[in-house]
Amino acid sequence: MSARGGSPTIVDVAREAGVSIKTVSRVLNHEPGVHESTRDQVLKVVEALRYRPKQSARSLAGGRSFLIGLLYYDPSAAFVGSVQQGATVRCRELGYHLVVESLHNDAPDLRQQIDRMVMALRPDGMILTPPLCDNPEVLSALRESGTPCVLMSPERDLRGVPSVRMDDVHAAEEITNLLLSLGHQRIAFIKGPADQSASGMRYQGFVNALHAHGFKPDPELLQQGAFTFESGRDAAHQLLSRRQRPTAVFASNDDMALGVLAAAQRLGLPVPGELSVAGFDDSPTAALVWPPLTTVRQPVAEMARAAVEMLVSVQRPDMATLEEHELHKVLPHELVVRDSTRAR
Amino acid sequence: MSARGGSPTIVDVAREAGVSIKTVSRVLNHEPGVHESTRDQVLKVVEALRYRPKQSARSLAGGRSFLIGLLYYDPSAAFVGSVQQGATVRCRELGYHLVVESLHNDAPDLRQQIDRMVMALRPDGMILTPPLCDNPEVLSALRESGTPCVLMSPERDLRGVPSVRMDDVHAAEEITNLLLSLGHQRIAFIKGPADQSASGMRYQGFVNALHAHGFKPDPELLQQGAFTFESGRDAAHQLLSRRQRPTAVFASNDDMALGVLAAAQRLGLPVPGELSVAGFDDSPTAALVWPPLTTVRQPVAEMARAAVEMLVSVQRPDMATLEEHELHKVLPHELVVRDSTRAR
DNA sequence: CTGAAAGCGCTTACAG
DNA sequence: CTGAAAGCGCTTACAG
Repeated sequence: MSARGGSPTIVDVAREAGVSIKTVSRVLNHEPGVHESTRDQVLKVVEALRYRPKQSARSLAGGRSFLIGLLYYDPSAAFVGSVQQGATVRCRELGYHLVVESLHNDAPDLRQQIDRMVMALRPDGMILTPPLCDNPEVLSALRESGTPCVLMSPERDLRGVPSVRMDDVHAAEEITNLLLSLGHQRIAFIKGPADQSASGMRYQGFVNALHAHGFKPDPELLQQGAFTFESGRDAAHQLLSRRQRPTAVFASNDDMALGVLAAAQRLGLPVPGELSVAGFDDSPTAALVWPPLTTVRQPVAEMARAAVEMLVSVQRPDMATLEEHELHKVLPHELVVRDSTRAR
Repeated sequence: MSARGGSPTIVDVAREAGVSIKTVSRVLNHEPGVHESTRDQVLKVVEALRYRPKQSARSLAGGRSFLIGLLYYDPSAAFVGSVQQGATVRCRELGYHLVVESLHNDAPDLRQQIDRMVMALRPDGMILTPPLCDNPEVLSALRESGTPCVLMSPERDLRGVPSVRMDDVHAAEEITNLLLSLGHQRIAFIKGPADQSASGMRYQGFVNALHAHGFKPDPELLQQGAFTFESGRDAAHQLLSRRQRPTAVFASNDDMALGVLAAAQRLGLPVPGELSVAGFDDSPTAALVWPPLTTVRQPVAEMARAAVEMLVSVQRPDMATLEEHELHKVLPHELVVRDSTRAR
C-alpha cells in the first residue's frame, strides 16, 4: 500500500487516486472547490488505504496542533473529572485531542511549566479550571504565548477572555426558595472559603432569596466552611447545638452537606424529619448517601463542551473575533430535589 | 531574536552559538560526543533565546511524538484519577505529555476510535486502565499499530506485554489476618463483580487467610456485590439481618464498605463496637466517613509512574527488549488501619 | 568532536 | 476546479 511499507502518506493517496496531494489535502480539510466526483474518488482511496493524516506533519506545516490543553490543580475534584470527560468527548467529535497537565497553583516554576508545555506542544487552545483560571501568572504566561484560553467558572470574567460558567447566584436563590417554600424560616447557611468566588456568589443568592421573602440573614445561623466534609461537619455541630436549632441547613457545596448529614446522624437528629439539608454541586455521592441529597447540578460537562467549541471556532479566521457578550457563556443548571429536604 | 519574528528555531540558536544545527540538536538530546565548552555555549544561547524545540518538528523528523496516551473507561473512578495524576507528573519530568481519551468498553466503533488516535498522534506509548486493558479488541488494535502499551492491573498478565499491578491476593490476606488477629471469627465477605479480576483475587486472599488459620469460608457469610455503594449497602442488609450476625465485614472495595457503614448505621448497629468493617482501595472518602475506614492503599500513582517509565525506556534501542520477568511489575501496597475495625 | 545534506508528511501561498 | 513548488523545524544517516 505505502511506497516504503510504513503507513500510507498523502502521496500514496494522491498517486492511487490520480490527483495531486494538494487535492487530497483539500478534500481532507473540507475545503470548498473540489469536484464531487474527485472528492468521492479521493475519499474512496482514503478509505481503502485507511489513510489518516499525521498530526505532526499537519501541525508543522499548518501551524495548528489539533491539541487542546486542560490545566488543572486538584485532580481528585469531581469538577475536573467532569470537565475532562466533556472535553475529551467533544474534542474527539471535532478531530482534536486533549492533553492534560496538573499544576500546583503556587508552584515556584509555574510559569516555566506552562511555557514548556506551550512551546513544545503549541496547543490550539487551553482550558483552565479553578483556581488556575484565576491565577494572574498563569493567565499572563498564556496571553504572552498567544494561546487562546477559555476559563471555566472563573472568579470574575476578564475582558476579551472567553469563559463558561453557571449562574451560582441564581441557583443558590432557587435552593433557598425551595427551603422557604417548604416552610423553613430558620435556615442556616454554611459558607465556602473566602478565596473561592463561588462562595460569595452562593451566599449572595441565599441572601437575595431571604430578602425577597422579607427575611434577613441571621448571623447566628451563618457558619464559615471550607468546602470540605470536615468543615461541614464541624459547622453543623456548632449550628445544631445552639439553643434554637435551625430547621434547615443550606451547605454551599455537597461535601459540606455530607458533613452536615454525618453530624446530624451522630447527634441523633433525623434528616429530613427534624432537619432539612441541601447542598450544591450534585457530586457523585450526593445521590448515594442517606437520605439522598437535595442539591444543584452544575452543567460541567456541557460547560467543557462549550469551552472546546469556543476554542475550535476561534481557529477559523472568520470566527476569530467574538463579541464581548458572546465571550462569556452562562449555561443552565438544574435543581435536583431529593429526600434530604422536607416541609416542616 | 528569531529571524522572522516568530519564536526562535534551532537555526537561530545555531547561528547565535556559532555552530551547526546538528550540534544544537545533539546538545538538546543529550547525545554524547559534544565538547563541554560547545555544549555550554549552546545551552547559554538556548537559555537566552528561551528556545524550546517544537514537538511537531521533532516528531515528524524523528518518529517520536513525546506523547503518551492514557485510555480509560470510567473517568469518575478514583483509580483513573490517581493513574492520571501519577502519569502526568512523571511525563513532565521526562519531557513527555499525556493525552487522555475516554472510551466506552463496548463501543461499536472502539477499534476505529483507537486507530484514529494512534494514526493521528502516533503516541510513543499507551497506558491502559481496567477494563480496557483486558479488552481483546483494544489490545489487538494497539498491537497491530505497533504502539507500546502498559497494562494497569490487568486481569491476567500477557506474555510480552508490560504490566504494573499490586498484589491483591496478598493484600486481602493481610486485611483478613488483621480481622482474625482482632479475634473475629464470623467474618463476612462481600465479593466484587465476576467480570473484574480484582474480585477473584481479593476473595482468594480472604480464603487463603482463613485456611491458614484453620477456618473455612462460611457460604452464609459470603455476599455478591458489584463494587458499588448500593451493592455494599444491600449486601450488608442481608448479612446483618441474619439470625447470627457476622462480627466483621470485609467488603472487597471501599465503595461497598461505605455502603456497609451506611447499612449498619441505619440498623443502629455501632461500628466498630458491634461490627468491624474493612474495605479495599483507600479511596478519598475512606478517611472522611465516620468511623474512618480500615483499608488497603493501592500504590496507584506509583504504578502509573512506573508505567510511564517503562514506556519511555522502551523508546531507547538498548532497552527495547525487557526480559519477561522485568515486564510485569508488582508494587508494594500499604495496610491502612483506622477506626472501623476493633477487637471483639 | 563537528557539519552539510536529505527528508519526515503535510499546508500555504501562488499559478493557471 | 486543480497542481507544482516551497517550506514548516526538526532528526537521521553519512562524512570527515
